[in-house]
Amino acid sequence: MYQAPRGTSDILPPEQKYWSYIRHTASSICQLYGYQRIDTPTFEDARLFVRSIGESTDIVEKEMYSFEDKGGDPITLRPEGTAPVCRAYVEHGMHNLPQPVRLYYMASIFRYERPQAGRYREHHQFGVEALGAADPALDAEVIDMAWQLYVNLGLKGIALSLNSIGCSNCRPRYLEVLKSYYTQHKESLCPDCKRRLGKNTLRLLDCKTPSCFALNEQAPRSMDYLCQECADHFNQLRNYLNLLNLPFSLSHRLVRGLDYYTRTVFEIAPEGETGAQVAIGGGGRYDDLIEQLGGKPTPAVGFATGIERLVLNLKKQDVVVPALFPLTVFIAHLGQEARDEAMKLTSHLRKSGISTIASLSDKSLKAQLKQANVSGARYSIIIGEDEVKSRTVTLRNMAKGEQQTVPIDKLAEALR
RNA sequence: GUGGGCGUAGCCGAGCGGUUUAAGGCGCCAGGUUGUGGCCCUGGAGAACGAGGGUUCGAAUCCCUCCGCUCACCCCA
Repeated sequence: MYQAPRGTSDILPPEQKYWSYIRHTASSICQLYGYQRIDTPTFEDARLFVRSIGESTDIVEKEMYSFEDKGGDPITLRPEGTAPVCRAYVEHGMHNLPQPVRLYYMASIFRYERPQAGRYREHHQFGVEALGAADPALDAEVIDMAWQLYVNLGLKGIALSLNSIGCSNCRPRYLEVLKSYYTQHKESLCPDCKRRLGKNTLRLLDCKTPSCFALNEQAPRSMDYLCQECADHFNQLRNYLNLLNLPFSLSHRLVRGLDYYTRTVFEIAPEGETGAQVAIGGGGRYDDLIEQLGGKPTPAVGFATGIERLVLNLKKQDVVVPALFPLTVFIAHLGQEARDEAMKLTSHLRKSGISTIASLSDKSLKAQLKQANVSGARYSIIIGEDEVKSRTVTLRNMAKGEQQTVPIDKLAEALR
């Protein structure tokens, strides 16, 4: 028997109301903030991701779904959403549009890793990117959107962590300081961190191994090594967040897993949750990425949130989400003539915008009404010989258990 | 890649070497008389117990291998 591949899952009808709720909430926020939807391909030239995400990140080192297509081109299933949007920005000359360009996407994301709670090989992200402005007000806007999304979804007790990791001017110096700090304490580092020390020093900061953890608390902080511009930017951002009443806590160990981030980085997670995969969303500024991808120097900022994790949290918090597509009418019929009538009536009601299903069987009325009950339809319509003769139907309100005879041409009216 | 837990009908789940030709619940189907649902009652269909091998007179129950699921680590959404 076939099964969905490891780390993937079917989103079955009973789940769909959560997905629909999230999609609607997200897109209405995007509308409010003036963001427009963009869809990019599910797969891209593999090199796009290697260049943007960084060679020595986990994603590129071991998590990409990569293959050669039949033409021999290197292809990768999208492991994150930002790089493709930047590629599209450059490819379509969006620097000619009024800046910043505000975009959002909802897309499948693929990473080859061992699945566990809240982590999958194919998952879905909703993300926004604001490209073409360095103003910290834009960082605040993006963070505000993220926050507002969670608030509007009805999630409680979420916390925002914030950091600035500097820019291409000030970061090199910070990295040197950081590297020499860890080198001094090399003996107490975990094996992973020893290995990473030369390649991706920033990432040592969020190692959770107990021995490293203590060391990380004492480590030099990027916030203390920002150049004047970055420091000003960060200060302004914090002012804006205060203006918007967005509570945040500074986290000097927050660095994010992708190489392209500059300045602002942030993460949002339910308060008090521990463990590694609790973050429901995160993002930051990536001022050098578009230039790296062959565009003009273009500062930008964005964030993404994992839809599966949102669903998980909505359920955990017992958030009530609206039901999907309630059925209005179920038609039961008795006898061939009635069945023909039901067929026509079903079509008529559907054309009038009334959701309708008719029984497919010639079973007893009892059995058909049972189906009607399970279908969740608000009304049942019963057509038998009497009704056919008199050009009427029996209209039954399922919740009240009351019914009346309605002329067939008055039916659409009676249902309003 | 590493470590732990688990694998019995569509779903949940009892059984843990011998009246098991495998409970029970949900769901599904049919009936409880004539054209009426949701509650109740009755009946029915549906599993050779993840796969393969072994131990034994006898295995869903013990052992081995594999596969799968799951949780955790690494890391991320």
